[in-house]
Amino acid sequence: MSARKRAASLPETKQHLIFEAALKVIREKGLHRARMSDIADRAGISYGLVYHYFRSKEDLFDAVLNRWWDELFALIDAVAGEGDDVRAKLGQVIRYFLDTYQQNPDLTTVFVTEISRSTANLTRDRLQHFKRFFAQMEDIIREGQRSGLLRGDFKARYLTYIFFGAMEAFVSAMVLADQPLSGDAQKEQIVESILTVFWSGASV
Amino acid sequence: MSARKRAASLPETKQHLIFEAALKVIREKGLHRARMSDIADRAGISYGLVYHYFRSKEDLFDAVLNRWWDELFALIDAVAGEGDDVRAKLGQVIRYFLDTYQQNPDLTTVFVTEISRSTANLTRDRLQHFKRFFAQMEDIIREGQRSGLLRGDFKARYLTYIFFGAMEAFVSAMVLADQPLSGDAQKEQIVESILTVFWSGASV
Amino acid sequence: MSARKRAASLPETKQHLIFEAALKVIREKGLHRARMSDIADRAGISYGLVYHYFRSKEDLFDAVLNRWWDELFALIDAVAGEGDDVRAKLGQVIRYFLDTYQQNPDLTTVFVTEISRSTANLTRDRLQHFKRFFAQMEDIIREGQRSGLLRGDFKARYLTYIFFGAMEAFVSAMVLADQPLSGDAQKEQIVESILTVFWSGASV
Amino acid sequence: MSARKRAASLPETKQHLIFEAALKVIREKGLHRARMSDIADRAGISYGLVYHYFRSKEDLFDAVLNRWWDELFALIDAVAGEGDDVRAKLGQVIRYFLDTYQQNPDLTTVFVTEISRSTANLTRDRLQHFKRFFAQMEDIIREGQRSGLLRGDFKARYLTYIFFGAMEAFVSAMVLADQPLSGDAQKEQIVESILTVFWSGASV
DNA sequence: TATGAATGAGGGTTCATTCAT
DNA sequence: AATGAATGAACCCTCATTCAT
Repeated sequence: MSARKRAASLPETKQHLIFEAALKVIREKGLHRARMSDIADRAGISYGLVYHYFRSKEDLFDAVLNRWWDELFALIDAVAGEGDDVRAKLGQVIRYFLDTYQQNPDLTTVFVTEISRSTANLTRDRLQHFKRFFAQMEDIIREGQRSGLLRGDFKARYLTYIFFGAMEAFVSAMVLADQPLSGDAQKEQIVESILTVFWSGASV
Repeated sequence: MSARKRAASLPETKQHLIFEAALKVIREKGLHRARMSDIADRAGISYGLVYHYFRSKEDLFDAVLNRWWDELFALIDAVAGEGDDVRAKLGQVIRYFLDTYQQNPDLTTVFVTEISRSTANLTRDRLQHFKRFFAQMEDIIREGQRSGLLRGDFKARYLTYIFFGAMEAFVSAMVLADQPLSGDAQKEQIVESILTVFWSGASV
Repeated sequence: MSARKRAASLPETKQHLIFEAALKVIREKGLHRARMSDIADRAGISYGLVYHYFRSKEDLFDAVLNRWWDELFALIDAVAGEGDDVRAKLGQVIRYFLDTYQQNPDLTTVFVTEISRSTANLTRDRLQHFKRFFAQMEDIIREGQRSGLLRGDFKARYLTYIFFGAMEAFVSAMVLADQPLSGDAQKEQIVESILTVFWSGASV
Repeated sequence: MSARKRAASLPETKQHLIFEAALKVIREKGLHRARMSDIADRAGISYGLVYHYFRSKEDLFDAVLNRWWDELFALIDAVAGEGDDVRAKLGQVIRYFLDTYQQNPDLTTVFVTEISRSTANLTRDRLQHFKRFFAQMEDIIREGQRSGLLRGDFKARYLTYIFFGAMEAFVSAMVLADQPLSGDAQKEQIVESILTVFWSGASV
C-alpha cells in the first residue's frame, strides 16, 4: 500500500506520464498491438521522446512489470513479517489483489492478460519473479503446516496453487469481463468465500 | 475422450498436418510470433498450401480453439448427464484437464497462454465459449448446493471460480514451467488435493 | 456481323464456355482482379481445366482481344469494299459499335476499359491492332477527301481522330455508366448526331 | 494555369518528391504494376517514408487524381465565368488539355490510362468527378444552344460527347504513342481542326 | 479430359527504432 | 529536452501456374 502511495504521489514528470499512458494503452490494446506512437499520443508527447526515457518498448514494458512486482513483493514482505496468524496473512493477500484491481485496474489487467499466462512475453528474468512470488506464498503456507493448522499431507506447493488459483480466478474473471468490484460488501464476500473454503478445506 | 481419440486417429491428411504444426509452433512461439511460414515449414509443405486449407491465420487459430472447446464441451456434457455424484463429477473435470495436458500438452499450452487470459485474441465469439463453460460448471456446483452437499451461503459462481481457479493453477504452473506430469501417482495426488480441499472447504 | 454470328453459333464447347466466362468476369472485375479461379467458377469447371484450353491468363485475354479485333476488322473490310459513299461507310462504323455494345456489352466493356486506354496491358502486338484500325479508318476518310467531299486542309489523321473520338465517347459513356441503349430510336439519334456534326463540320 | 504554376513551384519537399515519383512510375508501369518500392526508389528515399506521407497506395493515387481534377476544375471554372463567346471557351478547353499534355505529360498519361476508362480503379467518389466535369462542359454547350449559335435539335449531352471525344482522341493518341506535341504550330492545327469541325458541324 | 492439391514469388503494409535538428 | 522525419526488416496474403492422379 505504501508502494502504491509512492507511485501515486510521483511528480507528474514526463517519464511518469509516459508510464501511465503505456499502462492504459497496453491494457486496452494488448502489448503487441500497443504501438509506441499510441503511447506517445496518449501521453501527449512526440514518440521520439519515449525513447529518451525508455530504451525500448521492451524496457517500457519491464517498467510496468516492475511496478507490479515491486508493489506485490512489498506487500508480501510486509505480510510475512507481521505475526503468526497465517489465516490473516492469506486474507491480506486476497485483499491486496482486490484492492489493487479496484485502485489500479489497468495494472491488474496487464498483469492478468500479459504476464500471468503469456509465454510470448515470458523471459527468463520475468519467470524469476513468479518463482519468487510462489516461493514466498509457499513459505506462508508452510508456516501454517508447521504450526499444525494446515494439513501436512498435501505438498505446500499444491496448497499454494489452490489458494493462489482460487484467488486469481476472481481477479481474472473481473478483468476479462471488464467489471469493477461493485463495493466493499462484494469485496468482503469474495475474501470470505475464498478464505473460508480454502481454510476449512486445507486445515487439519 | 472419444473426441480426442477421434482427433488422434484422424488420417494424416495435409490439413491435419498443418493443424498439428500450427499447434506446435503457436505453443513454442506464441500466436503472434508464430509465422505462417513457420507453420508451413514445420508441416513440411509449401507456404501457399496453408492458405489452401485455412483462409487465414485467424482461421487456423480458430480451428485450434474449436478443437479445444469441442473436446471440453464433450467432456462436460458427458459428465453433466452422468448421475448425481457431484464430487465425482468435479473429479472427472480435474482428471480431464490433467489427462489432456498429458496427452496433448501443445493444445493445453495454447489454451493456457493464448486463450485463457488473452484479451488481445479475445473476440466476442471466443468469449462466448468461456461463458458457456462457466455456466455449465456452475450448474454442477449448483446441483451440489441444491442437494445439500455444498454450502449455499456462497454464490455458486464464487464456488465455481474457486474450483476452476485452483485446478487451472496446476495446469498453468506445469505449462509455464514446461513440466510434464511425472506419472499417475502425481496425477492422483493433484486430483486428490484439489478435490479434498475444495470439497471439504465448500461442503456443508 | 457475320463474325458475330459465327461466334454466337459456336458449339457450347468447354473452350467456348471458358471464353464467355472470362469475358463476363473480366468485365465485372477488370482484368487484373479477374482470377483464373473466378473464371473457372463462372464456367462451372475446375480451374485446372482452364489451363488445358488456354496456355495462360495472358493467352485467354488475347483470345478475348482477338475476338474483338476480328469482328471489327471483318466489319471494316466489308465496309471498305462496299461502294463509294463515304458518309454511309462512316454511318456503318458507328452502327457497328452501337450494335456490338447492344448485343455484346461484355466485349465492348472490356474493349473500352482494358484495351482502349490501358498502357498496362498494351503490348507491342496489341498496339498493332490499333494502328491497323486507325489506318483503315484513315483510308476511308482520305477517300472522302480525294473525292472532294471532305475538306483537305486538315490531315486525314486528324479527321479520323475527331470522328473516332466522337463515336467512342458515346460508347465509353454508356459502358462506364453501365447503361444500355434504350432502343432503336436512341440509337438512330446517336448515329445521326455524330454523323451530322462530323460530316457537316468536316465536309467542304 | 495558376494551379499548375503553383504545383510546379512547390518547394521540393519529400512529399512532393514522392508525388512526382509516383506520377512517373504509375505512368511507366501502370497503377497496378507500380510498386510502392519502385516509387520510393525513384524518389530516392526509403520504403517506409512513403507511408509517412501517404496512408496507402490508394491514398497516393488519390492525391494524383486530385491534382488532375483540381487543375481541370480550376480551368473550367475560369472559362465558364469568362464571357459569352462559347466558341472561344471550347477553344480554351482544348488548349488546356494540350498544354497540360505538353507541360505535364505524366499526369495526362495517368489520366488517360488509369482514370479515363478504368473501371478497375473507379470508385463512386471518382465517378463523381467525371459527372461534374461533363455537367460543366454540358453547361457551356447548352449556353451555345440557348444563344442560338449551336443547333438545338441534338441533345446538349450528345454534343458534349462529340466535342469531348474528339478532343480526347488526340490526347489519347499522343499518350499511347508516347509522342510529344512537336510544337506550337502542331498544337494550333489540332485546336483549329477540332474547333472548326465541331463548330461548323454543330452550329446552326 | 478433368480435378484440385501444391508451389512460391511477389507486394502492400506495419512499426520499432534511429537520428538530425 | 523535444520533435518527427527517416529507415528497413518483417510478415500476411494473393494468385498464376504446375503437376500428380
